[in-house]
Amino acid sequence: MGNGGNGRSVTSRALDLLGAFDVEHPTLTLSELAARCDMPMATAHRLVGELEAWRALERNADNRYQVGLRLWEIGLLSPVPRRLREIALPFMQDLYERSKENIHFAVRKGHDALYIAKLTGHKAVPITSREGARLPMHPTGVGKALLAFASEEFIETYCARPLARCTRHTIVEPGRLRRELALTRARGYALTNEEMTPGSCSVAVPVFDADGRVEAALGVVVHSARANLTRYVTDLESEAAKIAQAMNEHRADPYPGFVHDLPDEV
Amino acid sequence: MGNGGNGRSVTSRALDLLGAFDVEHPTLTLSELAARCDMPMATAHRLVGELEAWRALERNADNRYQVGLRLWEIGLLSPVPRRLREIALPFMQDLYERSKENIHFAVRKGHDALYIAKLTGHKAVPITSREGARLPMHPTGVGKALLAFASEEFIETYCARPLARCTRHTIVEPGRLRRELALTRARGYALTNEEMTPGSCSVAVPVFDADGRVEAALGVVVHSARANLTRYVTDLESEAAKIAQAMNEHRADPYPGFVHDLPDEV
DNA sequence: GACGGCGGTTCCGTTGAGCGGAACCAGGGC
DNA sequence: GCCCTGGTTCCGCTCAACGGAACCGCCGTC
Repeated sequence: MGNGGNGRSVTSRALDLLGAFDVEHPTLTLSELAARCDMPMATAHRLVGELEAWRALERNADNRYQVGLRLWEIGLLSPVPRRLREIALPFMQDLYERSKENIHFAVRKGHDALYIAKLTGHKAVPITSREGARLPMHPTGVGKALLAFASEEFIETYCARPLARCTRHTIVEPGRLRRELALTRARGYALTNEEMTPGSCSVAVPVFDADGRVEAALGVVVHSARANLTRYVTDLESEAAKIAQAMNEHRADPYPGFVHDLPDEV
Repeated sequence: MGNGGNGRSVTSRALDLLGAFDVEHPTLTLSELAARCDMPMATAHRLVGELEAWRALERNADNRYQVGLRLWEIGLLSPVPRRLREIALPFMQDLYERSKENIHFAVRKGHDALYIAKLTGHKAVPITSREGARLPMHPTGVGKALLAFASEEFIETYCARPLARCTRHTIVEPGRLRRELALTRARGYALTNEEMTPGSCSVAVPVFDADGRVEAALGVVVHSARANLTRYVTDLESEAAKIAQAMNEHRADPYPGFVHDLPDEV
């Protein structure tokens, strides 16, 4: 189609335009979009126009595009996170009430921890995590919990890949990480100390499914100064157990969707 | 293109497929999708295939399609709800802590109240509201607050349209609604009594912008039995004021996106 | 165990929607 | 005035999208 048409379909191009947005680039100009998706301006212009007309994208005052409200609404219909949140949030509230700190709930997706729910308040340390965000597993509490209880071979693959350094405390040596994970597994909960963000540290516990595999992780992030992390452990563990139980009950019922685990790449 | 091609573009068709999902239909089969979007099976099949490949949709165990995790992640990048949540949630937490009841934060979009954030816990009444959902304005607390302080002509248009009946307590008579709104405006907060769901009632207050126009509403929903609603009013008002202030401060700073108000149709 | 209906999948000839280079326009810095 | 950058419009060429039709596999029925 057209001359030099390179095989990509219209649909995939339109979707690529949506995919061009991410945490670092929540707004983009037309030319940035064209560049990021590697398509001519004229093409990007036409497609973006359609996306905007449908309100998948919206154009703000300074001519930058951003993800539209309509896409937000539709995204929230996704059954997997919706179900997980429905189940986990009330228990997270209980944890929040007692700790007044940041509470996280995450699952593993590919090599990242995907944050499904987060509670925070005025007294909690401000941190970078965000619902819908992906963070590397080795420097985060929930990430370590997910990683430590994952399969042997997954851990191996993970450690074999280059480990991003986030702060000077981040564990980037594969050997040290393996030992840290073994320790985590042995004691039953994960700890981090300024490995993701300077000034904050965390505890997290795994949430197991009926077959004893990690499904999710539940964690608390606090300011390094008030860091008696271990006092949260029993509370986390008991809430994690309740969440696990609630998840099993829900899995049993024949609610549409949410039956299976999705393939986890990307 | 093709024979009988009816003028819709590929992109708009693909988007329509996404738009086919809603609260009542979180999962759909291929033929349901084709029917809802009014396109031949063959076409729907091809497009849905592409959406699935890109993981905008996912297909679950019983061959039904549902909104994919990737779309959830992208939707969460939408600056408008993201900013609003960032600002409102900590104050909502404070309210939750003191009340242990359902806390809602909503804006007006078209003729609906769009729920931007919701906090709930084990002690709160289970209710239908959901983040990302739209509910009619006249039977909900936040909806009434948004409506009562809207412009004269908006109220008029709203009352002129047919008013959906949700329970036997829903106000469906235009005249009665107008009086109720006047009363709400006079006293400064909105009340509902089993107008949306039998067994629960609510209070809500408006959140004003710098120019004194309603931007949002903040409300509490409680079980009818423990219904001394007025005791929440001062607390709601003070938190609403803090949210309003925080929103003004944020509007001032030159953060990308979130500068303007979007057109509110649909 | 043949039959029929239904949801999903594949095939393939037709054709107009999508393509994108080129020309054009608007703003802003010099 | 001039240039440069980012956005918009034009338009003739072409092949990707289209969708009717045929096909497949499953299930319930006779």
